[in-house]
Amino acid sequence: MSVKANLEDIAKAAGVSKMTVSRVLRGGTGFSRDTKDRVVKVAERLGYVPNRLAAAFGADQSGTLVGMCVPRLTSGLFGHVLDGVDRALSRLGYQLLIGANNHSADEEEAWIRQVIAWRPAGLILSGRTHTPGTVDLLRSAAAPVVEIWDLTTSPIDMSVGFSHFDCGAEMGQFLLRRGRRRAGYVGALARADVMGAARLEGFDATLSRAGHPLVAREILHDTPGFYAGYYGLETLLSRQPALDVVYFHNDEMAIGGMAYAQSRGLRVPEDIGIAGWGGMEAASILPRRLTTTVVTTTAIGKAAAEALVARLKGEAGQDVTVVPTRLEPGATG
Amino acid sequence: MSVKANLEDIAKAAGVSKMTVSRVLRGGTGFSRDTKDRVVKVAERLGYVPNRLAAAFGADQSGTLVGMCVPRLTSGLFGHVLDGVDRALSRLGYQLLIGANNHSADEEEAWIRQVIAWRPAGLILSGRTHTPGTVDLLRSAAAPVVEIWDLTTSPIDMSVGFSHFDCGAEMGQFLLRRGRRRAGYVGALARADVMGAARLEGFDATLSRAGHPLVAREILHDTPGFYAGYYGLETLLSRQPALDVVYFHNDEMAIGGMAYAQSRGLRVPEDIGIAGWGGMEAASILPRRLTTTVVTTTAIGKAAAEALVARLKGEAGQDVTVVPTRLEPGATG
DNA sequence: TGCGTCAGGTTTACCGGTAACGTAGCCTAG
DNA sequence: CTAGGCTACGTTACCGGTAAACCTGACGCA
Repeated sequence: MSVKANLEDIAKAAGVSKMTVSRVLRGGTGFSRDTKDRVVKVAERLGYVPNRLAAAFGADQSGTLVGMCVPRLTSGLFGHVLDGVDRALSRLGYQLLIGANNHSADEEEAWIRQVIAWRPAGLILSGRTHTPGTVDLLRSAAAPVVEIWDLTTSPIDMSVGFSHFDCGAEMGQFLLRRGRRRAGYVGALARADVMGAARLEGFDATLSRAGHPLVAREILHDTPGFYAGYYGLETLLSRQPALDVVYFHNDEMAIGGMAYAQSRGLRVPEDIGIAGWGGMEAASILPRRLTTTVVTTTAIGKAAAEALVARLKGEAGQDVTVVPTRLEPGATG
Repeated sequence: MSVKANLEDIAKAAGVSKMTVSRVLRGGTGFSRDTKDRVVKVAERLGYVPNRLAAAFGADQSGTLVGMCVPRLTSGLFGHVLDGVDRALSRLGYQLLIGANNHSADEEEAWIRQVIAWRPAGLILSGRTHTPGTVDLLRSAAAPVVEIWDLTTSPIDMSVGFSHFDCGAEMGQFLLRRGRRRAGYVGALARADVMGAARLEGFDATLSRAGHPLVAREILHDTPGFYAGYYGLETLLSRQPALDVVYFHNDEMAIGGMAYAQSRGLRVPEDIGIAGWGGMEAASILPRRLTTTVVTTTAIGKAAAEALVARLKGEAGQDVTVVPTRLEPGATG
C-alpha cells in the first residue's frame, strides 16, 4: 500500500516544487536539464513509485486501465485473443482488467458495473448481446467500447469480428459440395452461447435451402470441451445412427467427436464426416487435419486493441472491423 | 469517464450530507431506515456509479484490485489457473489486473512496476524467479504476494504450487519401471522456462542415478505447442534414432510428438514411449490416453486466491500451500 | 433538574496527483 | 529602451471519496 516517497518528498529533497517534479517525471517540458537530472536522481534514490490512483483520480479518468470481459477464461481461443490484446496494449502502457461472464449477459452487466467504477479508458466486450442496463451504463460512462467476436452492424461503439452465421453457412455449403446429405450437429451451452447458435442457424439455413435439412442435433448443457464432443456424438448417434457428417460447436468438441468415432470403429471421413470451428492448433496436426473454420484469434485481439487505442488518441478509427475467417478443408469433412 | 452523479449530487437531492450518503451506500451504520431508503432511491434514480478511483485514493489503498502475472496467456493451463483465481476473487468483489511476462523476469519487473502504481490489494506471480528489483519493489509495496506454480520453501510472502523437480523425478522412476532405458527429452523456450528446466533436471537426475542417463535432448526456442512437439521429436530422432521413450515439456508438445510418431509409422508405446506433463483435457481422450502428470490447475488458482484473501482479511493463512499432482500412467509411456 | 448516552447525523481535513494560471528573469526585435 | 515573448519554474484549486472528530436533540434515569 503505502509506498514511501511521493512527489512532495522528492520536491523537498531536490529543492523544487511538486509540480516541477511531476512535469519531469512525466517527461513534459518546462524545466532545465540540470533540474531534470537532479529530480530524476532523487526520485530514483527514494525509490519513487508513482501513484496512479491519485493521478487518475485527479485527472478524472483512469487513463491507462482497459477492461476486457470474455465468456470463459478456459477456452483456448480466448487465450489467444487476450494475448493479442495484451501485447498491443501493454506496449503502450495500458493495464488490462479482465473478467469472465460465463456466457451470461447479466454477469457481464455486474462485471461492467464493477469495472466502470474504476473509470477505465476503454472496454472490450465479447459478443453483441447485452442487457439494457449494460447499454445504459456504457452510454453514461462514455468510454470507448469494442465488441469483439461477433460482428454487429450497429455496434454500441466499435466492433471487431466476423459473422458466425456466415461461418455456419459456408461450412454447410462446403459439406454439401463434398456430397454430404444427412448432417447432424453437436453443440453445447444450450442457448447461452449466442455465437454458437448463430453458426448453427447459418448451417441449418443453408442445408435446408439445398433440400437436405439437418437430421439431428444434440446440444449439451456442458462446457464445450473434448468430453462434451465425445459424449455428444455418442448421444447423437444413438438417437440417429444414419448420419454422414457432424458439425461441432468448436474444434475441441470435434476432436472429442473424432475420438468417439475411432473408439466405435467408424472411419473418418469415409463412414462419417467431422467438422469443427475455431482453428485450434491441435486440429491442424492430428493424424487427419480437421475440417474447420480457422479464426485468426490473435488478429481479433490486436485489432480490438488498436481500434480502442485509435479512439483514445482521438484518431478516427473504423467503427466496424471485419476479421477474415478461412474454411480449412482438412481431411475429415 | 465522467459519470454524471456523485455523492454530492445525491446528498443534495436527498437532503442529507455527503458523508451520510457514503455510509448508506457502503452499508454502514448511523442512519435511519427512512434516510437509507431515500438515499438509495435517489442514487438509483440518478444512476450513481461509485468512483473507486476516489475511494481507493482517499483511503490510501486500492482495496479491490488484484494483479496477476502469468508467463503466457496462450497456454491452456494458465487459462484454468486464471479461471480458478477469477472465480474465487470476483465473488468477493475483487478485480483482476493481468499481464504476461513471456517467461522473462525483466518483463515481470516492468509489469509489476506498472501495477504497483495502482496500489493493488495483492499480487499473484508465476514462478519463483524474480529480479532483485522486483523483490525490492514488492517489499516496499508491502502488499500480499502469492507465488504460484513452482513451490518455494522461502517465498517472498506466500506460495502455492508443487515441485517441478519432483514431477520430473517421478516420471523418470515410472518410465524406468516400465522398462524404458534410452530416454530422450523434447523441451522448449530454452532456459527461459525455469519450471520446465526443473522437471528436466529431476527427470535426468533420476535416470542417471539408475544408471540410464538421458540419451538425447532437444530444446527448441519456440513456444511449447503442438508444432514444437512435432518438429522437436523429428529433430531428436534424426540425431538419435535409438530412443525407447521421450519425455516432453508438456502435453501439447507430447501430442505433437505422437502425431509425428504416427506419421512416421512408429507405434506408440511399442516402438517408442511418449510422456507429457500438465494434464490437458485432450490428452485423456486421445485414442491412447497420454502418460502424463496431471496438475490440478484450477485448484492452484483457487488456493492462490484464497491465500490472498485470507491475508487481506487479516486471517493467518498458510505461507506455503502444496497442491497435489498425479502421475497418470496412461497408455503411451 | 441535571447529566450521561445514544441514535442520527454534520463538518473538517485530508489522500497525491494534475490543470490552469501566475510570475520573475532574460532575450530580442522594432 | 521597451513591449512582447519565451523559459523555467511556483501557486492554487480541485478531483470524489473516507476517517475522524464533532454536533444535537431525545430519552432515560438518579
